Amino acid sequence: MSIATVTKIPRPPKEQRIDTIVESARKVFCACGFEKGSIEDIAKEAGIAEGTIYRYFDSKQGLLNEVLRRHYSALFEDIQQTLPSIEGSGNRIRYLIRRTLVTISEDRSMCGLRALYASQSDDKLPALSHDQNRRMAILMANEVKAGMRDGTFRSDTSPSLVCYMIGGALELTEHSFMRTGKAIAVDNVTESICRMIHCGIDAIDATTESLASLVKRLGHAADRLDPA
Amino acid sequence: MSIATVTKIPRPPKEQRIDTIVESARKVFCACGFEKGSIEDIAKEAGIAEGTIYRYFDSKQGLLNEVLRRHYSALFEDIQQTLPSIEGSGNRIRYLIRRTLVTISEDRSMCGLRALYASQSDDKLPALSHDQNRRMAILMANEVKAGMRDGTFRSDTSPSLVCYMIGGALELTEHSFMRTGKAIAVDNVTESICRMIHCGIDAIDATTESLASLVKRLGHAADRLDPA
DNA sequence: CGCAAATAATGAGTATCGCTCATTATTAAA
DNA sequence: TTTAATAATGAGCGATACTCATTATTTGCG
Repeated sequence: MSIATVTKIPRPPKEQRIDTIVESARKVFCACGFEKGSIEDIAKEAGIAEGTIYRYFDSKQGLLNEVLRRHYSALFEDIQQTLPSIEGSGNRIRYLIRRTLVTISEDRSMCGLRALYASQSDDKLPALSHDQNRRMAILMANEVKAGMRDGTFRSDTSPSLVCYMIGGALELTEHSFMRTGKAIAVDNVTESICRMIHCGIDAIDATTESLASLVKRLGHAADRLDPA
Repeated sequence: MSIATVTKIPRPPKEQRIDTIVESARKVFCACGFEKGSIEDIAKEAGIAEGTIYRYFDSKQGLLNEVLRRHYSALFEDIQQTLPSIEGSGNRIRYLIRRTLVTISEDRSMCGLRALYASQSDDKLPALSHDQNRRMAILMANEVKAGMRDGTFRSDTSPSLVCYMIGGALELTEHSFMRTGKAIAVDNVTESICRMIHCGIDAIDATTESLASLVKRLGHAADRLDPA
């Protein structure tokens, strides 16, 4: 080894390092899943040592958290900008559902990670993807509450119940997309969910069909009582 | 060691062995969770060697599966007996919801395991608790379909969507029960979920409130037209 | 009963993996 | 240039799911 060639390898700035790690983790987790994707794999993918990862992240779980946080940050930024401009809590809820479906359909490989460890009883574990789900649930619950206040929705509605029902529906779609790979009919699914929810919680009853028939009959009755 | 006392320890029958293992696994999983509860713990609890467990179960996951299967078998036997005697798909769905809530509220320690690994993307892993969830979802979907056929529910209803909405609601309740330990108001929750679902999918509109007020108004009108 | 073959149980051993930490390399400050 | 601070490294640790050669018990058969 010649003395002249003492190659000093320059270090990338901290931020870039983190980016590399997170991106490598995303690749590995998406390819192998959270359990099977090892830190060793991630380190190799990033071209660094395992120990370096632990300088920037507490744990494997924390790394997954960051992967998810970044993946959904676009979603939440978008929501934060768009939501206030939408009129009516019903429409805002529709937007939240639709926007979530769009994000789900954008990256199928991410689906397997999202709901992972959905209800881990151990308090030590961070909320993982639930951070994101919870955030979305809070946004939705706020809209339901707003709708209850302004009389759009029935006052005996349980906002959290509504949110979880919507969440369940979104998960079905995600699940089916993950397994089959068949594209999500975003508009159709959105409307299906909204119809289910709205007819249940709208204070002004939306069973237009039966109301319409009643009105028609009353009209006929009025005609007979007071012709022309 | 005296030659006379060569103690031959008799072996329990196969079935009893399995029972012991599964029961020990249940205890350990409930106490520590699936991840933290080790095979070593389970073996110690059962008073056997680790290797013996693997004679009867493929893996830790398989063991959890059996624990869950047994825990929910009572539920499904009960359902199989009771369901046919209930009239109307709406009432049968209500029963399924109520019965599930009862099972959830019966054993809080089990809740942490139920939804574990809810959507693991790796195909190698068995469906775990999803076996049970899926079974319940199929039962519910059948009732929704029956209701659609006999005209109780709207024909454009998506049975799977309804099932997942119900599932989402049940999970909320389970989650909250697991974390707070506050008893589940089974009847209240059942009615809340049913109201949400029914008003959404009932072909014959169930918004009795507005119908009642209409009837009242019609009564008043009739009084004016035809007094006493 | 007595013996052999089949079956069950054992627990030390293996492989894997998340994570640590003493050592080495690079950068910043004086 | 020297020194202190910071970053990176990778061998090693502890834990744990799972295996397998060995040992123990049961069963089938004369």
